[in-house]
Amino acid sequence: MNNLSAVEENYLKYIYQLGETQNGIVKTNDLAYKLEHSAASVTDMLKRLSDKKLVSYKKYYGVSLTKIGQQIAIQVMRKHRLWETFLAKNLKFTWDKIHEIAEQLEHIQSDELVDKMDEYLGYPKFDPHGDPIPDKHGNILVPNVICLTDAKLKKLYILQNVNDDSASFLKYLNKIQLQLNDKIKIIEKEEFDETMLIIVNDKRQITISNDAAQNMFVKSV
Amino acid sequence: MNNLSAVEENYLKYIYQLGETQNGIVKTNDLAYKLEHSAASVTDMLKRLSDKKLVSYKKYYGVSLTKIGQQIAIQVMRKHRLWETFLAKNLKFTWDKIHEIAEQLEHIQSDELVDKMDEYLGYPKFDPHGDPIPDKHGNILVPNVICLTDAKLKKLYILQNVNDDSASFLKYLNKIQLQLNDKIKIIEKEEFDETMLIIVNDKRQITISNDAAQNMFVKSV
DNA sequence: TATTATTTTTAGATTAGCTTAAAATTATTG
DNA sequence: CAATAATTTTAAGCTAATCTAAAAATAATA
Ligand SMILES: [Mn+2]
Ligand SMILES: [Mn+2]
Ligand SMILES: [Mn+2]
Ligand SMILES: [Mn+2]
Repeated sequence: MNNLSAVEENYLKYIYQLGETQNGIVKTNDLAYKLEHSAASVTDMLKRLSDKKLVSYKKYYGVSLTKIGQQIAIQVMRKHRLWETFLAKNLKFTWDKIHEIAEQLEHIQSDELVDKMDEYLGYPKFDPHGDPIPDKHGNILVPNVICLTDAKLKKLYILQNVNDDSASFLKYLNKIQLQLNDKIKIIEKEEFDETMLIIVNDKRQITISNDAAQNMFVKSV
Repeated sequence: MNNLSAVEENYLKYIYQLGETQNGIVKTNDLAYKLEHSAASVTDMLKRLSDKKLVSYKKYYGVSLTKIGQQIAIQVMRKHRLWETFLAKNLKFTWDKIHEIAEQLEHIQSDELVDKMDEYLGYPKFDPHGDPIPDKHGNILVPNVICLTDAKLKKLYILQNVNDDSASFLKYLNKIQLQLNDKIKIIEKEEFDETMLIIVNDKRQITISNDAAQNMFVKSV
């Protein structure tokens, strides 16, 4: 039981996620952009989260999660990803619809509910977008993936993980019939704009923009 | 999509439920008691709901739902009862735990989610407490029940419906092993305090207080 | 029916979470 | 390294949803 508001939980979650690419330190403006709030609102909330010992905040420098703040962030992600799994697997939602609903469901407060959902779903390790689902104790199985933009030419990869928070990107993947676990080999890369020609499952050839590739993560076979 | 806050949705739901026993008109104090808010807060909110044309509110007289307010109230109850069904049937929660969690889940905004849950659960007609689940169009199968306090002596009844919002009452029913669809026959009623001696499923005899009987609803066989 | 009791509304305040505009700090660059 | 640009914070203000205390309206009763 953490008893935080949905707004506070979202702050912790996004500080966690933005911090992953950095060294854990997140800038005010990056949070403001992610949350679609003004920078002033963010500063305001960071002070309150700091008072609650959920973040360490240093003026003009940045913010990072405390131990307890991090634990809460991970539990929110756990709920988000378990709900996404339920929506996709059990209710047959397409993967472009589930994120938005999970944004609401992740704030339902009941530890018992989370654990029962986990059990009901068979303790899934990854959500429908390939994101790892933290376990009850907050352990996360970090998948060994690289961004498709960093993948080598003529090498075989498997699509492991896609960025889940843009429905339009996921709809685009539906349209070009690209799914998780598809085999991908880059056969050519345009020097000018990084557009790449790839072969999917040793069969189809498709062209992928750099923008698209940036949202795709693969592992070598 | 109604886009009301959880607070507004709760007001509509409780106006609906309190109005059922009246002629649809609900008094400020009754709402305040149900919501555990001050009467002043209720008056304030009623004015705002009135501005939004969700209720008709007459000062010092009472409040009732407009057509649109009623439709929203019914959809909130639909969601509440579908979620309770999921929690009990699929996740194996006991019936005393589900109401509190459903109080949160009923405010998740997604028409598609509600319909998919309904289908997933097999279009249930009643929730785990015997309350009717409104269909997609807001139709409610009103069950023909009477309160156990109004039941006749020596007549056979079936327990159809219990009041769901008191966990302690439901835990008490667990303890005395009384469930929905149990057969009940009142064999004696104490004149002093209305305590009744009943036979359950033609086997066990138990004593039920008037307070308990007021939360139980039965139909004749 | 006049007085008293109860219910309901109004008035004024508070808190969380947001905004814009202005001020302060830090980063960039000629 | 000083001027300028970008980022961040502060200041002031707004709305939704709550509160308490006081005033007003309605209901009960002697
Ligand atoms: Mn998601
Ligand atoms: Mn996901
Ligand atoms: Mn309930
Ligand atoms: Mn119920």
